[in-house]
Amino acid sequence: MQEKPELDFPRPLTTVDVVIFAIRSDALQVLLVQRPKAESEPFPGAWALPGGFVDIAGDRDLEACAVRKLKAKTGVVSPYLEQLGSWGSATRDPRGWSATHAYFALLPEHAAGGALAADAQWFAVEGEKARPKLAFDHAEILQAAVLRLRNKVEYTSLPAYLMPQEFTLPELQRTYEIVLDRPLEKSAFRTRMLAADLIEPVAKMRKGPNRPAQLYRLKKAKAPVFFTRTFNPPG
Amino acid sequence: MQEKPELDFPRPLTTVDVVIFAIRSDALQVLLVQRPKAESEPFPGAWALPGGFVDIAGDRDLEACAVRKLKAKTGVVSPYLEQLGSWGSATRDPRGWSATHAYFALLPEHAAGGALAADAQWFAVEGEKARPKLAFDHAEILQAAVLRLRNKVEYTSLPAYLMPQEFTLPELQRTYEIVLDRPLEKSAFRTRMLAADLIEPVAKMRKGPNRPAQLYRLKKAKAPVFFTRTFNPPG
DNA sequence: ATACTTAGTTGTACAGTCAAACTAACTTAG
DNA sequence: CTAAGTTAGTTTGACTGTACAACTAAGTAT
Repeated sequence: MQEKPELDFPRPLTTVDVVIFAIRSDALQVLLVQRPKAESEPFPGAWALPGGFVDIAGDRDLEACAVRKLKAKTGVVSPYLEQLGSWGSATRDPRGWSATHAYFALLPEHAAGGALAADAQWFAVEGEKARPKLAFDHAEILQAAVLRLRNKVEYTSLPAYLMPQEFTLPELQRTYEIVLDRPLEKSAFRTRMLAADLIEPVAKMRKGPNRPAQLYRLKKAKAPVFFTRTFNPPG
Repeated sequence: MQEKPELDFPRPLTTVDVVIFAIRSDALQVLLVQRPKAESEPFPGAWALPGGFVDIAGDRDLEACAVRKLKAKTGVVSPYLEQLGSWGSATRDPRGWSATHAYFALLPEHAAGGALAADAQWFAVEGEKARPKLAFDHAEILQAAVLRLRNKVEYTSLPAYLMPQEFTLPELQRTYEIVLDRPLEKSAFRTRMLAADLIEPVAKMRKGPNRPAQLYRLKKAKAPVFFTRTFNPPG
């Protein structure tokens, strides 16, 4: 009865947005783009998540659309792209009923330093200062992405996707600590990370100012690993 | 440059589908609806997940739309409704580029026994026999929902939403076992479930054929609880 | 009464973490 | 050349929570 699939029913605006994270300057940062300043646009000049309308002629599916948006702003294809969820309502876009499919991506630092689009810029997530108000409901989406990232980091190997190809264990631990925003216990972290069978040592060592450290890399084709316990801080 | 928000761009078809789970006859079951048999419809007569087009005049947001679909088929409002994800591509619906926002709901057994819509029917998920082929990409969506449910059950209190208001600990354990499809260790289950501060005893006891058992209920306004370890089977 | 069933508890072995102290390898200052 | 500083990584012992099995408890059926 209520199931009248009328093809001519008005359809919601459909967009895809991507929350792109990277570790830069020892902080978790997110990529934002500035909206065009034309007054005909909603939220002119405001900062927003990278994204835009689905191109039903060019995009095979939602993920392809997300990859396209990501590539357009960063020039790279993320090693990690996950669907975050969707937000749709009558009021989130002044132009009418709209729904966005949100993704979140993790970039290693070196990839995040590449050629950005002109209207794109990195902002610290823990934006006490400076992180601007966001257009649409993008603040809510960003908050959901940070929550999801933090939650998953508690029991998965996600931060490994924020690392360069080769890294040391202390560097990996520092990445975990930045994402979680709290210190972790050294020896427990080591034991569990090695037991997780997620990374493997490479022949080389990293020479630094101090004692050299073993280099590791992600085992190839490894899905995120689940730990059986959460990480706890020392003290 | 690539950001031309043309309002007149063709828009994808937009639907909401709901995967509704319940425990019935000691098995995890899912509610399916039969599509109309008119040849003008896609997948005529096939079984599909309950759902349909977003009504941009009547639905405030996606979740309200999901609640509406759920209520239409079961007559109730689920105590647990969570967004599962979205699926969108050029090919999933023969009528054109379409995207669906999928939700999943958990119903307690007594609510699942109520007045179903005429075209709706329960099917066992572990459908060795009988569970029909599904229309669209609904088999994929259902599989994702089962995976998500099983994963979350490993470390959250989700199955509590499949229970009636009052239940005993062994009954709750049986629900976990049905969802996970494996036996759990009794005393570890008890210890952790009680330590989770999720349920509270009520004054009454359940009289059965054997020793009476303490009745519990969900603490009100409790979000799903995360455990610090996964459940392990005995043996 | 005795056996059977299911609810719930107790006790021991064990695995993994916490936390601090330790060793190791390098650099820099004197 | 030596001593102090820094960071990498290991060892150690106390402790905690779980796994597992054996136990007690309270009812029913024969």
